[in-house]
Amino acid sequence: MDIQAAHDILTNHLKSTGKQRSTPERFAILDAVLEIQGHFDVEGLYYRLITNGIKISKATVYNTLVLLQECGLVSKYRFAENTSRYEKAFGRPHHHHLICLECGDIIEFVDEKLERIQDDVCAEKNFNAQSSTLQIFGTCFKCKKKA
Amino acid sequence: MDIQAAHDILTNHLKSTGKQRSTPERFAILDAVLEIQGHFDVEGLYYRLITNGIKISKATVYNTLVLLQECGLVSKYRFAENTSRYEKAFGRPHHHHLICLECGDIIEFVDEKLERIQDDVCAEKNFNAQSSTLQIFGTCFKCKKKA
DNA sequence: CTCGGTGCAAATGCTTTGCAATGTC
DNA sequence: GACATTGCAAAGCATTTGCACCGAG
Repeated sequence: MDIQAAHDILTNHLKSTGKQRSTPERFAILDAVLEIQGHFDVEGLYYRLITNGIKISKATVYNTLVLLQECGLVSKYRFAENTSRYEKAFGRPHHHHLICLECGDIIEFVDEKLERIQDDVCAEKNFNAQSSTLQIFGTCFKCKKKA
Repeated sequence: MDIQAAHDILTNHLKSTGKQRSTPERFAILDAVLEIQGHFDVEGLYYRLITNGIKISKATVYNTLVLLQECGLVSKYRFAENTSRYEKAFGRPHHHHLICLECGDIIEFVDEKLERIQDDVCAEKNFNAQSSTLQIFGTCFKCKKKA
């Protein structure tokens, strides 16, 4: 995970729009996101920033996450709950999720055939794909054993 | 779409729990759901019921939708927005969605290979699948033409 | 100096909850 | 009659917005 490269992506994105400014808050949020392994929600990210001594408001976190999505540094997911979940997208292959309904665990997987099916479907329906997510809900092996 | 069969499924589910009662509201909601083609949200379903002269509260709609999910008559989706979307699941093959980010249109598709990939992944991860949804976000052909 | 960004608190919108009244079993 | 279910309004949450102040360019 190259922090500098991520910073550059954000900087370029800001410049490219011609109006957006490069603020310390935006880079503080990006740095925090890069540190996190796996998924996170706004609450967790906000807590992490605050406990790291960074003074920031939740509104800015929300705003900046939109920005990071725009430049492809972060992906947003909506699983079963009311909360949106995010993860860093930088330097990661496109992957999908098995979501355990008992313990909430999320297992990731990558499948090349799946990517091809998506391409085929989009071609057939003349659809321009931008992003995609396959979510399989059920019971993970840990919870199966417990039951 | 066999209304009687759907009623039976709900009746049996209610009985099977031993405590739940068979109320006119629950069947009114089920009937309304069966009438709807495609996806709907709570607001739309509620509006439909009210304009059909059925006196009901939103809380009951929410409660009943949980019930209908439990007996597999309804599927719940969470696409990009804050609102949950539903559709009747009774007598329909398992399918997935292309979601247009411009006009909000939802295109459905079925793919046999996709089902097999899911089975394979679950077997490999020792995961018990209960439901799944592949969502592809992008631009539909109508909006592509407009642009 | 200009105007975009931030922080705060209030507002919004979907969903859930508490509780008295209702109606099923 | 007992108690699950309903309706209503209030409460809860995640997220968004309005606006005065701040600070990057």
